Amino acid sequence: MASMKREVNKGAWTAEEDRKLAEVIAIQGPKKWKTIAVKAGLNRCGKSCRLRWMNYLRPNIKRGNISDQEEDLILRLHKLLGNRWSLIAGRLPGRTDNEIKNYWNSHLSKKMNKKKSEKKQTGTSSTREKTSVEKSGEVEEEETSGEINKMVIMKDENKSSGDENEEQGQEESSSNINHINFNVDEFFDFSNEDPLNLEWINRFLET
DNA sequence: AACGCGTCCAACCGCTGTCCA
DNA sequence: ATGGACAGCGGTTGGACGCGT
Repeated sequence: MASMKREVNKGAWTAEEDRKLAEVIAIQGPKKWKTIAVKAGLNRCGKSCRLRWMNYLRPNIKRGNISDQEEDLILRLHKLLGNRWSLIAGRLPGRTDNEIKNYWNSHLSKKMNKKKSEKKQTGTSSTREKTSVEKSGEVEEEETSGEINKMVIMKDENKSSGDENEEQGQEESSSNINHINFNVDEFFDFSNEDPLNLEWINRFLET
């Protein structure tokens, strides 16, 4: 006998589904994904709708052609943050966490492995000037990245306390991390800079 | 032309954190 | 205090596609 529960649609999205989803989100905004799925008449779960919107339909999304500058930035941020794709994506306007994750897995991780094996073959590192990519990728600095991960988690916690409390949260986070030379607020404050300008990240990598 | 293989990327899955009744 | 619903994240998968033989 047929189940009373309708089978949920999975797999690739059609243009018609995209249109319906965008229509509903235009009316009620990107929240309450379960409701959106129902209102749009899509036989999909809210989770799937959210993903489609975040990774494909959202306005101002850049697709493909990751520039050298962006690649360099991804490498540096990955060194700082590890696999925190959403945080890395937050520093790359128009890029999604999924895209960056895919790019890392298909391009950059291989690059890294290649470099590591090259390094093993050539033995100890030379004193020559390194490219930015080499600087960012060649060494795993466990202790440092561990500290930074902690800091990022702290920042996440503050963020969740709501925008209206942001100033208070910033004060709190700053006082929490006085013991290390890493200003989380500076790190996440994009207001006065071009995110693709690498100056800001140099400050953190060089401290 | 046909086949096999590797690559890429969209989408799913499972888990964790947060919110709210 | 607690449990269910929901949001968000990172890991993984599978299908489409391109390329070499």
